[in-house]
Amino acid sequence: MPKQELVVLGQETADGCCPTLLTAPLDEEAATGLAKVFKALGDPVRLRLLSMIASRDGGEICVCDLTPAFDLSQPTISHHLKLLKQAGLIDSERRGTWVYYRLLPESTDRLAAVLTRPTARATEPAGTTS
Amino acid sequence: MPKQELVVLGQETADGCCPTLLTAPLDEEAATGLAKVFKALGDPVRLRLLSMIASRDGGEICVCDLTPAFDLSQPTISHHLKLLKQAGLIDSERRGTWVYYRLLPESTDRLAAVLTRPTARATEPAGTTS
DNA sequence: CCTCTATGTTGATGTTTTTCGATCCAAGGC
DNA sequence: GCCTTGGATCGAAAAACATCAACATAGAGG
Repeated sequence: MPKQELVVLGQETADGCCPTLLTAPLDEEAATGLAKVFKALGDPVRLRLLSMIASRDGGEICVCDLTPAFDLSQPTISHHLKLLKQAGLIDSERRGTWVYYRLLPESTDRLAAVLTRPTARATEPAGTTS
Repeated sequence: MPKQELVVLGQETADGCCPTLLTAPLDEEAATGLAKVFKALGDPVRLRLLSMIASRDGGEICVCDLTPAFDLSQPTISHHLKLLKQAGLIDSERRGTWVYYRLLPESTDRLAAVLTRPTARATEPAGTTS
């Protein structure tokens, strides 16, 4: 009974090459998966956490550097980090006493791609069963 | 007494030219604004609504085409559309009996930009005010 | 003016989310 | 072994959200 369910962003890249959200109606399953990631970003605290993690040059930041930056309790920060992790946006590693979080850039790349409107689209050869 | 508060995505482009989220820690205010938009996207129904709206060739879609695509009541769809609109992602226009919604592409563009990690960053000569 | 259809709004209700204090686990130092 | 410190987990309480039925509003057509 796995309590944490890692959301892999583009796990159905077999067929449709370009999960775009803006070019074709999303089916329910894809929408549910995407919504989980966006929901993880839909909180100011988590957004700031992600921002602090991502903007670190080494790509890593210690929780001990994150927690004091907020007016929130340590359990709350830990909870938000867990949600970001479950969304597949970050990962964590324990090194000795401390735990370090780092961005998973593929996740944000994928999100950016999903939100990007294709600038130009060549004429598609027919035959692809919609 | 404006009940609806339109969230303008990048209204503080005066200073920082590139609101990136991934390159510098977000301040609380920017995080709150961004979070509202992401939260609007953090629901499967709204994501599908946005997708249906955005993928329409004419850029517009009638509510009457949206509502029957879901197993939800009409007020619920209306509510979700309102949230998307308040987030600045879409806009609506009444033409006769029907109401048409359309994507505001600048909003998704901005979101994509915010999630995009700068691939390479040349040394910027000062003086270029966006 | 009245009626019908298409949407938005209101109020209520059950679910989810945010947050905390208390507690627990892991690693290091004594 | 014990104690301290960094983090995660566990309830529980308050706030926010999703959803619906009922009602309100806006045009169209008589």
